Amino acid sequence: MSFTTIKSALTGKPGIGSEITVKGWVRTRRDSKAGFSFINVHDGSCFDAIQVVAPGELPNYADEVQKLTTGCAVECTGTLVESGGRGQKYEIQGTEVKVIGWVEDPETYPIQPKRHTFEFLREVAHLRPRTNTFGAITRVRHAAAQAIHRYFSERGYYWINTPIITSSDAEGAGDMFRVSTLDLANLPRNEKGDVDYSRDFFGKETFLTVSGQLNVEGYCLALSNVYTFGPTFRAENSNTSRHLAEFWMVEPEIAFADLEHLADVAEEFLKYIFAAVLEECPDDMAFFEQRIEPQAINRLRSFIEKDFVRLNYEEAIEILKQADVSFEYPAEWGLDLQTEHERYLTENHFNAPVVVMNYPTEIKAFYMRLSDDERTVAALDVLAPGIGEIIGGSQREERLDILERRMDELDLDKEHYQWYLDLRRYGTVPHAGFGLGFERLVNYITGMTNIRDVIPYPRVPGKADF
RNA sequence: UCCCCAGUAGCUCAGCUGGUUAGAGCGGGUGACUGUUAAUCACUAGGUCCGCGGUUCGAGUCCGUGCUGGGGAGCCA
Repeated sequence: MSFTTIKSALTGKPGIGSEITVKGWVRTRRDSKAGFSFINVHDGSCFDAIQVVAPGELPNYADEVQKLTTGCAVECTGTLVESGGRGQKYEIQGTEVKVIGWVEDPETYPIQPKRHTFEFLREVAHLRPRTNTFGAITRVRHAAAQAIHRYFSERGYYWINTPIITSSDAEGAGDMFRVSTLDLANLPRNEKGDVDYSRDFFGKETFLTVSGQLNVEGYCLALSNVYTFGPTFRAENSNTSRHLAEFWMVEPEIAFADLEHLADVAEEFLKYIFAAVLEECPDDMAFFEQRIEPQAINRLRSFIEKDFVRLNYEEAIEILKQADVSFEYPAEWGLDLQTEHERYLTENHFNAPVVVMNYPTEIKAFYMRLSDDERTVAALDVLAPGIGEIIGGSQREERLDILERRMDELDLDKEHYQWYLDLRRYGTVPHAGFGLGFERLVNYITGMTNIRDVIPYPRVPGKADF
């Protein structure tokens, strides 16, 4: 029953001359009437497929081996030998090729040994992991996720599993998906004619979370260094290559930290992840460099080597005003930076990752810490060449009176946030945190251009297939 | 949500200013040949030209509309 992964076989670990069995899926078959066939088998354990040489003497050679097509599942037993061909060090001299699962109709099997468009592969999202590209994305995504957990764990952060169903209403992070068990065709109403959510499953209105931040702050003000890493939902009608309705977000929250410290963590954190992926996925990254984005490896290396540029929003606006290019939208103090502005800063002006800090109070969320002159809040965005905003974060407002005042100004229902305000009533401390869109990170690492291709089953407006 | 582009074979595409029977490569089938690397060569099957309506003697081609996909913008991670 035991068998060898292709990764292990291709490193030669079992030893030349040893008898091994591999199991996987056929990528290509090339054969010779004169005597044998070459079967390339992959199992996802590594980028490369292994070549199995199937001799014509096999009892099922004519009946089965020669009928193998791309996608068939096979179990191949044989001797691990040095390869006689170019392109690989080892191969299997087969003694048995067992077909585990046929491809029902080879003509319409969608995954062919050729280049497909990513648009087409999205329509067969359940089969696309069998391609080189999506296998590589999957391994890199895994390596990046593991590196994130490792980074935090090594530094004493605890992973907090904040709730996915939440009752707190929108805090500015975006539109929410409603969670309800009410019968949509027969909604209960109160005297005023409004929907009576007291009869709903939770006895109140509930939604899918847009961020674990508020919840994780509670754990931050107890365990000091914490983070969330989980699915997040936005019901916004965003139709771009950078947005998903369901995506994964990493949100560290650090007690006794200010904005400068947060920027330090963001920089060290990103560099750590990139270094880990380069180290652990060299074959996959070589593939991205060769077929997807020629700079895939170089830009990660230079990202790791360079210091991030840090500047205040105010300085950023000055740079943009003096820029020798015409922007579609004006760069003016008090207005948010547009995509074109972010690109100019990070790709043209600095050609490096840029941390923009201290944004105008009016354009940022209520929980961000107000500066002494009250014109700005302690917020930061990390902008990266090629993707724009990858991290958004802030030092949180830890002073109860100011936080309440800000909520009043923004007309937020303080009743909903009593528990959040408690955190400022009982042992409040300065603290700060950021959010990182995990898919945006994977997009950047791999050089993929559409975020729908770096999450297994993308959810976007009008689409929730599979 | 707004602006732009596209939809032709299982897949990737060509098809000019409207004109007879819509083509190629890959993939499939058959055969040849070969330690081959997305092998090669020959033959072969395979099409509601996205749907609907219109203009025209004639529409894959032009117009309208719907649907689907993509790119960009806004919102943001």
